[in-house]
This record gives sequence, structure tokens and C-alpha cells, in this order.
Amino acid sequence: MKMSAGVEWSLHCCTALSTSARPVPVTKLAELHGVSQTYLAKHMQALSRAGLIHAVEGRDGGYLLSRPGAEISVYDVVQAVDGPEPAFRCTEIRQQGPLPATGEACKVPCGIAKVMAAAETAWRDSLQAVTLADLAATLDSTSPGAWDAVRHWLSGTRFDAP
Amino acid sequence: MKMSAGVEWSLHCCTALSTSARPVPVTKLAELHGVSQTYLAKHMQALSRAGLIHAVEGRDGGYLLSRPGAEISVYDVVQAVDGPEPAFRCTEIRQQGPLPATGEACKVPCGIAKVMAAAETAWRDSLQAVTLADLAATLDSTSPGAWDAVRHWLSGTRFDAP
DNA sequence: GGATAGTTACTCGGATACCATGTGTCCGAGTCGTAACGG
DNA sequence: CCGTTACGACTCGGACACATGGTATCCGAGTAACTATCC
Repeated sequence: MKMSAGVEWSLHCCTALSTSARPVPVTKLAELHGVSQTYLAKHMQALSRAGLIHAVEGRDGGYLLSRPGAEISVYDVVQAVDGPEPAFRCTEIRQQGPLPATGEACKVPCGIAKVMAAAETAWRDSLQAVTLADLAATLDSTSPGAWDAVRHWLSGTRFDAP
Repeated sequence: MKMSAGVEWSLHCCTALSTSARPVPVTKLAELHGVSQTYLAKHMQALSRAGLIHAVEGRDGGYLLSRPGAEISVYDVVQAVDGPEPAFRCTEIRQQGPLPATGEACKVPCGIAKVMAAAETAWRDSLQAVTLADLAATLDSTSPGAWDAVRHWLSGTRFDAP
């Protein structure tokens, strides 16, 4: 089981976006994090399709969070990039073979599927409890002023710093 | 993020093994669940390497649980088949780009990595709380006598039923 | 000086190759049960 | 009748192809800002 690296990139980018009131192009985001521009663009498109961010077109355009960072959970981002389907998918092999489960027992989901689903629910709940604003606040507490530097850099080449 | 189908197969097989005191060959397990013998064999090898089951060689051999089903958690099986490394891997992109995190901030793990790790811990804890014996008991409560049928079938072609 | 049309540069968006990992299969090494054989 | 030996069949174990999805890239469509021109 491997999660796409795009999830990590997207989380960092969305957290950065949550601190910027101005549209930020993919070029900037990729350079800031030192990752591939084109591949990051692919994931940003996924976030855009999911409605988490929206694009400002044209020159000086870029991406902007659709909602405040406090209203976007980490799970929202993970789901947008990684897809909504659960990692474990029951293929109902209990209905196969020489001793298939009877229609009676199949009324309820497979016990194994239930356990796996419960675990994924716990995982999802844990991610839903954290918002982008929480992430930003955490970083801000460990290294104060970091976001100011990011904000300053994001707008650095466009107009001079005050 | 996709989990290997072998996880589902392995869980079903291990649960079946937990009800059998006799070695069960892969051939039987695959036929019972209606899956590929050779591919299932691959996953059973992984379980064997992990020490969850051990092979009885030679004729009338097969696989046997190394420990009682009550002492093997669902997570043990998942980890054996799926691998121990977590789904989310922090690549420390905070240290890249024009504004890398300073050595001071890197003393503590990345906030995003911490959140993802906490979620995976919740997932793991959920799976560790359930044992193979629990799974067997659940199925037994929904369709009583099912395991007797399985036990009977597993030894069916080898010696006559009582 | 102000409005306007043209130009330019920059942005996103989808369609297109490449590669690692999961999926599926095969054959060989080793071992136990069985049966034949000899004492 | 009992012990030995050879055989055979069955088991696991690792090494070998194929397919799917993540990884990475490119180029085209569209838009807003800027500039130069004209009134």
C-alpha cells in the first residue's frame, strides 16, 4: 500500500495557499517546495476538480483556496488527490468456492470487510479532525515567522517588499 | 492508494486456518475461496516469512498457524502481506526550495507527517484490536455451523467424515 | 489627458510517454507416506 | 511377520512474464495586464 507523493505535495501547497490572499501560480508553488512543476500541476488540477481550490486565469493568475483554511480538512485534500474509494475493497470471496455463503449470511457485510472499514473510518476521522489552519498554526509555533517569509517570497518577484 | 487483494485472501485463509488443527495445503485454501492457487501461494509465503504460519512439508503437509488465532491480530496479517512501511512517507520537502526549514525546526518531524502518522496509528490500533479468533467468532454468530462445514470440507477428500 | 485596440506574456487544462509495483504463472528442490522386497 | 529400502506423489519455495496505476512531461487554449496609438 503506497500513497501518492502528490498527497504530500498537495498538503504543503494547500497550507501555503491558506496563508496567501493572492493567487499563487503552480510555478511558484513548485519552486518553493523544490518539486516538478508539471507533475504538481496535475495534482493541483485534481484539487481544482474537487472544488478545494479555484483557478484565477490569465496573467498574475494562479490558485486560490475556495474556502478558508479552517474549513478544509486534511482528509479533504487527501481524498481529492488520492481518490474517494477505500484502500480495502471486499471482493466477496466468501460467495465463491464449494462452500459459498448463503444469501442469508450475505445480508450483512463480510466480517473482514467490516473490520477493515472500521479501521479506515478511524483513519479518516483522524484526518478530518485537522484543518489546514491547524497545520499552518503548528508550523508557526515551531518556527515563528516562517509564514511571513513564505508570504514575502511568494510576492517577492512580483512587486518589491515594503 | 490501493491495498493488495492478497490481504483479503490472506485474512480469509488465516481465519480458516485458525479453525483447523491439521495442516492445510494451499491447493485446498485456494479452492475453498475460489482464487488462484499460485498467486495465493505467493502470499502464504509472505505470511510464512513473517512467522505467522509455518509450513509442514511433504505429503499431507500444508500450512498451520504458528500461534493460536486469539494471539494473531488482523494487523499482523495485513502487515505481513502489505509490508511494514507506512502508506505516507514524508520526503522532507520542507528542506527544499529557496526557503528550507532550518536545522532548528527539523529537530521535530514535519507537522504534516505527524498528522498522517497519527492517522495511520489510529488505523493500526483499530486493526490490532481484532484477532483472527474474533473474526471466526463473528462469522460463527451470523451463520452457525459454517466453520464445521469448512472443517469437514477441508478434511473431506483425505479421510471420510465420521 | 483619456480611451481604445493590439500585443504580449503568463496562466491553467488535458492528452501523451515512462516506470515501478501489484498480479499472475511456472518449474524445481525437498520431504513424507506408501508399497514392494528381502530376511 | 518385521525391518529396510526404493519409489512416488505431494508439498513448499523462489524465479519468471504481464498489466495496472503512479510518475513525469509536453503543448495548446484562454485570459488579464501592459503598451502604444489615436482622438
